[in-house]
Amino acid sequence: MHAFQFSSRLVPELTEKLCSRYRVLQRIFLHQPIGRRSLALLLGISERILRADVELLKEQGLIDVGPVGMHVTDSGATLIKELDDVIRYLDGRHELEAKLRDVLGIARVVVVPGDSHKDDSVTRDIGYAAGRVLLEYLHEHCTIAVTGGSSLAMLADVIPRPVQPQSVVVVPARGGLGERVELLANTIASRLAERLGGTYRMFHVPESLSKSTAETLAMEPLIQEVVEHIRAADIVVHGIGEALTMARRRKLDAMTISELQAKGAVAEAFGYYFDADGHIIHVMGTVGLRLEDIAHIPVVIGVAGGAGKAQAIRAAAQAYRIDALVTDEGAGNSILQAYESSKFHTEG
Amino acid sequence: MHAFQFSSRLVPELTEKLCSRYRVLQRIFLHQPIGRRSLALLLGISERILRADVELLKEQGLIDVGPVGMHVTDSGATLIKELDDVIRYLDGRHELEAKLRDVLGIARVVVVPGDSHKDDSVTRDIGYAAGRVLLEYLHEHCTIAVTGGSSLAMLADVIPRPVQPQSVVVVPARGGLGERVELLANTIASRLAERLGGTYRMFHVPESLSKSTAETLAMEPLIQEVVEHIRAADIVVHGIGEALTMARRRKLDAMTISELQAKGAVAEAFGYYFDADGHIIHVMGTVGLRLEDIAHIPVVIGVAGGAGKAQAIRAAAQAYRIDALVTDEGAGNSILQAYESSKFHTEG
DNA sequence: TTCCGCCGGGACATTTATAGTCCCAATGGC
DNA sequence: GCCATTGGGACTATAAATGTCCCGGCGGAA
Repeated sequence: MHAFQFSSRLVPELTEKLCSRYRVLQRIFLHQPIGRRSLALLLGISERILRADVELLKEQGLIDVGPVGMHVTDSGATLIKELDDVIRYLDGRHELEAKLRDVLGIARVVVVPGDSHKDDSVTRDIGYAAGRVLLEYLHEHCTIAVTGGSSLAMLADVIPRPVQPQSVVVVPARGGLGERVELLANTIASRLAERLGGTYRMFHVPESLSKSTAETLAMEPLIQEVVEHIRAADIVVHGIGEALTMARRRKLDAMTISELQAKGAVAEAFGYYFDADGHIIHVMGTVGLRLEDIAHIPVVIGVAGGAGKAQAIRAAAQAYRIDALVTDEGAGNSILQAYESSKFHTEG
Repeated sequence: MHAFQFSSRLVPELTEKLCSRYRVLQRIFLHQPIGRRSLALLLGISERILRADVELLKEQGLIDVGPVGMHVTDSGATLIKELDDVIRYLDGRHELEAKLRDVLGIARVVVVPGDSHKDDSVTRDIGYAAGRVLLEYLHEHCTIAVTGGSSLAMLADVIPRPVQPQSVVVVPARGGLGERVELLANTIASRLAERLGGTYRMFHVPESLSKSTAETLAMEPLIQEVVEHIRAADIVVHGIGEALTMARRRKLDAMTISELQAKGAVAEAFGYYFDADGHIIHVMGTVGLRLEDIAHIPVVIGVAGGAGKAQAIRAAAQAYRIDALVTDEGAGNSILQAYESSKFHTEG
């Protein structure tokens, strides 16, 4: 790997060009089939400059171009996989990941390039990367619990289809949390199960429940059976959200929102709201996975990107155990920045 | 390493630049201190284009430029070593080496870029590479036998000086063989010993001897002692020459030369002349290392470059065991070409 | 000491590569 | 059958790379 360090002293522009071409290829892969102009827009580069790259990629047999757009060839896909680690080193993401592991106390951190806060198409990369991470942890007859949210929805859309169907069960981690249908845990569970070739369990529970109703419901045998299945999940994949954004999206009443604000809520995950130190501020009233169940689930994967989610990710990392975090440069850099300045204030 | 294979598909033009810049740095290293214009002439590229490279190398702190010329810095030397293998892959020499190992039945083949037949300065690279190979096999109190010839002379001139003197003994493999003094085995042995910080034994024997005189001489205790030392050498480094060129250079009489021609002599090594199949055609009448001694010497290193020596190298490889061969692309490609066409004729 | 050759570096015209901007025929989804 | 989007071609403006000189200086040989 460090041979690249030396090479880039002889050809300094190598690193840049290699990374940018890789990025082009990677984006084609994630959005195929896609046209030249749309892609240029996506990458934020001029059409002409992209064209030069595209012509080269075509020449090298890494992509095919047709009337419907471009798509990567098998050898292109191989190249993407093989160079993944190299690019990670070259653009400094490897270093960023190491620092994040340290700061957040998360054993595994995967950072994808870009900032989904500024560039929507980055969420696709996050979803794909998270999908690959999930696939690594998969095993026979395992249960995967998923939450809702746009990150998880994207994951279910773009996760690479395994060569042969997996004997997995996908369950929603909690009941419906008042979002758009395509972002609901139930929807995502079914889509993910379809992509993996496994089965899924639905979990139809009304959104906002009073405490007593929730308890009554939880006693129902059918519900109870699913809930127990959920709590015994082998892997849980969840999104991490900004507290207030999520509160508004779920149309919480004004009083609750102002209470959250007052108590300094910054993060949301599994329907729990946390302050900056990871303390629970509020819990949504729906049944399913509880925070204390996390401790017994072998693999907890968190997915969240965008500079705006930096604080939320830090809070979540303090609130409960996360085994693997998939995020983007925007969030990663922002987290480190916040950490550095907080360290400065603490020390000073 | 194979990550470079993939990278070079994404940035082919930079791979080329990497190789050419490496070559520039390498040549500065081998000829330092050297000026811009001389170097351009040496590399066969225009002065201006070299200048761009030189400016970059200077910027990167890989070379220093002074009024006497350019020389590589320590970090430049490190880079040369670290990237040696990478460049070997990228410019296809690694593949060439593998094929040559196969075709010649030589366990280790080192190929340097260029063709010393067309470009004299390549002999310097060969010498340096051979020097590095020799250094690898060196051990305490070992005896190195060397032959004469321009390749060996260059080796003795440019072999990297070990950080601390080596307790080696350098001996000439055979007596004087009628060449210019700087190409004589004796001269080379002393120079090599000086570079390595070891000692050397001289071997003063007249050039052309009748059989009886040689036998008488061989009985002399002083001579005999050196000869035994030679025959017990741990490493022998030798040049391989074209038969007729060597014969003429040594001013053999016309009759012998035409006899060599008639019998199809193509190669010369250790004073032996071989035909294309490796059969001995003629032996120079001087004492020292005999071909049958080779079998008992642990390490036999052959050095020869230039397309013109292809046939000679093939013949030598068949005639006796060679453990390591140091050559250049010119010879290497030429050998493979000849092999392919001979295979074609045999099969067809 | 003097002279000659090679040294690096500056300057500038020319060529070549690169990037921006349109346009067009063709194809596929609706 | 229409419309949007596709890839590819063409042309120009601009930037970069390159060829070709020149100059003052330092070092080694005479």
